[in-house]
Amino acid sequence: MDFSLLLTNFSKHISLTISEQNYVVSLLEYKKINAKDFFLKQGEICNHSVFVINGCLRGYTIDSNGVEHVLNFAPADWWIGDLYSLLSQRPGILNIEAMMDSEVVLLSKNNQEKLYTKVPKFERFFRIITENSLVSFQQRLNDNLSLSAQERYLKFCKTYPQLINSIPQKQIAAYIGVTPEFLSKLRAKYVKHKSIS
Amino acid sequence: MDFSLLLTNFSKHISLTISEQNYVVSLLEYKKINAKDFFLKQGEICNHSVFVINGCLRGYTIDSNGVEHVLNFAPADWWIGDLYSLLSQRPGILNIEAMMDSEVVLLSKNNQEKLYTKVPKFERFFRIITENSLVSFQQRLNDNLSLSAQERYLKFCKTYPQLINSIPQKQIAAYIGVTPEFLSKLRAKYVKHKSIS
DNA sequence: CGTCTATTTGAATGTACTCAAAAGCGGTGG
DNA sequence: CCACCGCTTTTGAGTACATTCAAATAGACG
Repeated sequence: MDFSLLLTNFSKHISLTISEQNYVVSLLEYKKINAKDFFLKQGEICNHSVFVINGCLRGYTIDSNGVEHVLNFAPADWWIGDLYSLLSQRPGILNIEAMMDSEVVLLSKNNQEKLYTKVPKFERFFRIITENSLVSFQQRLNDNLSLSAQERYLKFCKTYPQLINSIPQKQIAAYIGVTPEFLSKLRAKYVKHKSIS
Repeated sequence: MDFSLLLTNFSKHISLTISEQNYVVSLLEYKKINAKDFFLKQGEICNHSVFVINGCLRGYTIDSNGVEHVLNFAPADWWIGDLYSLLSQRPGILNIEAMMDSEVVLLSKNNQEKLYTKVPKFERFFRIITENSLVSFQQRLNDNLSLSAQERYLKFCKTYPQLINSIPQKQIAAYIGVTPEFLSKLRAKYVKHKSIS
């Protein structure tokens, strides 16, 4: 139950007094999620923002053909949640699953709103991280519109070097938007040119 | 120079006193942009958030093959800007162009920060619209990962019925992520099955 | 060790792209 | 007002990128 990573995360964008820190901590829940367990399944209403202390979660959808598409990975020090469902309080389409044993901090929607009222600085904090998240989604969409599968894979490797060797390749495929078979072929081709360490 | 549409836009998420309204109006600039004129070109640093009063702008990138990709359309009552560049104050990759004669309101980065300081409610306002924007980008990315071109086109028609007959088809193609030729063929096929009014 | 899942490989297929040419459409100037 | 010009849209043929399906191999975990 160590909230220091989260407090440090807050401090990147806002500064909190000790009593504000204590207050926000009082609104949090700590949770362990075992590998392959779900934090949220499609069709459920998302009631919490999740901050990852360690481990890694993934948010993904399943399309009408049963194919999975990864919307985001959340390694340590990242936030995740089904924002659509959290905001609208309607059933979402996102599945959120632990990819390995993970520890997370939960902030319920109610407590988040209390926080906004009592410590308005948090409006600023969540504005900023939402803005940053929006920028990355815009860039990722642009990549999907303008880059080939090969290029998207290479960009993924650059952007998430820590994930490449710690998550199954099929998840990377589901993130960059190709079939696992095709990603395998891409890598095979690439190895022929530049050998991979 | 009628800011009422914008004030109404604010009032969807926060309520402002008359003096707060006057204050925010004092920070705004009014501008006309003629069809095909640019508000921003790639490589420039974005210094303003833009609110569209009437007309329609589009934000697009140009990839290494010279192909355009539309990131967003901004009809009346929408915000647009190069958020990456605005936040980082670095040269952006977005071109923002008026698709028809348009009237817009500009809020400079500096004034936006003044606004946050003097009227903290605006932290809330921009948090909320950024959250909503993030939700749509997530959905759109998911659509690009999970739907066929045909399905993306039909979804576009449902989502932006007002745009279909008022913007060139090639812009829709650049938004859903296909070539104009292919979109034309999709429509031709579709017409054979269900006649379009 | 055995089972289950992930990855690789190959052949056939399909979706979407490229290039080229023709037709349509809208605006502008003579 | 009409003719022309430029741009958009359509159409077709050939091609390329990525998928599907199937089978073999490799790896991970109990």
